[in-house]
Amino acid sequence: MKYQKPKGTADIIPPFSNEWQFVEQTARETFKLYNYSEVRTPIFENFEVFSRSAGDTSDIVTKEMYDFHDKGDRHIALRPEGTAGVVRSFVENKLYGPEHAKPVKQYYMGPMFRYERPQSGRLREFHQIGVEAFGSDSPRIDVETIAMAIDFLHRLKVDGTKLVINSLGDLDTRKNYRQALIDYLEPHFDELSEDSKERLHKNPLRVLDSKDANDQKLVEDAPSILDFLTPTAKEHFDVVKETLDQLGIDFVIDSNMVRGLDYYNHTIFEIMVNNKALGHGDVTICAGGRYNGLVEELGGPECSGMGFGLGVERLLLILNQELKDELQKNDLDFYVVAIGNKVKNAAFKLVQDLRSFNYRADQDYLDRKPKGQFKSADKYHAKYVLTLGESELEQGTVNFKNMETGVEKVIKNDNLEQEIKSLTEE
RNA sequence: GCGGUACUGGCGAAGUGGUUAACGCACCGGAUUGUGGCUCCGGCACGCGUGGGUUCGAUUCCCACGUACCGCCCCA
Repeated sequence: MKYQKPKGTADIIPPFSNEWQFVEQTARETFKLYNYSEVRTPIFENFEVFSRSAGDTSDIVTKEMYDFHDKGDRHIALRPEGTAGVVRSFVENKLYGPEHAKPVKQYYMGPMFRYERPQSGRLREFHQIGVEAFGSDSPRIDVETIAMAIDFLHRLKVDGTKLVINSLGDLDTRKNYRQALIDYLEPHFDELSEDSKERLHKNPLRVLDSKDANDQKLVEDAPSILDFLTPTAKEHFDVVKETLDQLGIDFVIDSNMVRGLDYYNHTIFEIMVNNKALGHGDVTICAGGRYNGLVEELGGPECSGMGFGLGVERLLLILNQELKDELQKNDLDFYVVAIGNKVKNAAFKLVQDLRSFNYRADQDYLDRKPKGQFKSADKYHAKYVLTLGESELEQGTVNFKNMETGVEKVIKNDNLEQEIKSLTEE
């Protein structure tokens, strides 16, 4: 094979592209109801936009960023996630200005890139749908965002979802908790996994997140961040919980749930789903939270944000199979069979007429015989076939055939649209 | 970045160090000169991921590379 797609990329071809369109369309429709508007930012940004937002520790920046130097020697990175670019755009376009209604609610969808070894459901180019709401500290914005994510998934008929929430509190909360956690873990230092040993002082909250079984046992008895929430942070989180209750949204609190990035605070959440397609147990398909420092980090004023992101590839893996089957259907309304060279022009015109009546119509372009043309009609799953031969041409008629029932009827050209309408509505 | 497995037609898949690379599905054509889904008949890989090497000769052995899948790292 001469040319292959680059490592870790995928072609989204029909009929699967229909599923993508459905997901994207549903996202647009849902978000619109919550007064969100679409923002489209560049697929690549200056490297620093991402390195600053991610905090340049860890492999994220050094190893997994898909970056390069362009011909002007600019250090460029393909966006690894959506938030940083949207925040950069928010700041650069001064959407924090007083003339813009707050909160500023934006959503995005599109390709993201990570330079990593592809494996199950993890590509170098993948797709995310995400939302951001800037400029409100209200806990109700947190709840609205969460509710919108759940609403979106319900509209996609994803069921069995489970909402998990936690609060990381404010700066003081985290400072106090961080110390308490270190104090708790240090006596157990030798028992920790190698990874966690390293994380302990760099980012102790990540230890809570460890996949190591032994770490998890230790962490079970660790102090809970929720006990360290400052009064303000506690009140924020209380309102979030109350409001979720009020909306009848079930949730569980996992005080050990954390985020990889430093800029998160207060409410964080994940929506998990138990689905065989993604392996055993609950798997996160949507995650988000509140971030305060980020707008400032990227050069803007103090301005809080709340958002979530969701991986489309993973979402499609758990999409209801019946729904997918339905979406993959690509049925044609009409296939026009032309018999004999003399009718080709008339047949061509007929196809065009059908389209003008808003039917999905096609015909043969390979000079196939009638039998072959009917086979094509089958292949396209055409619901109806119009046959046009020399005799029909002379009499000013066409032959209408319902491909499912096999019933045929001769209809007159001069009343074509009405005849077809009534026949297809039977 | 590290490790494991794989790579034969549009798809699934058999196979061998040596003249024509099974079989099934799909597709195309014919039987049926203007009608599909059934049946029968026929056609359909100048090549076995790419490039080297060993050999009189390699798709089959060896090496490198590529890609895919699985796992590790990481997961914004």
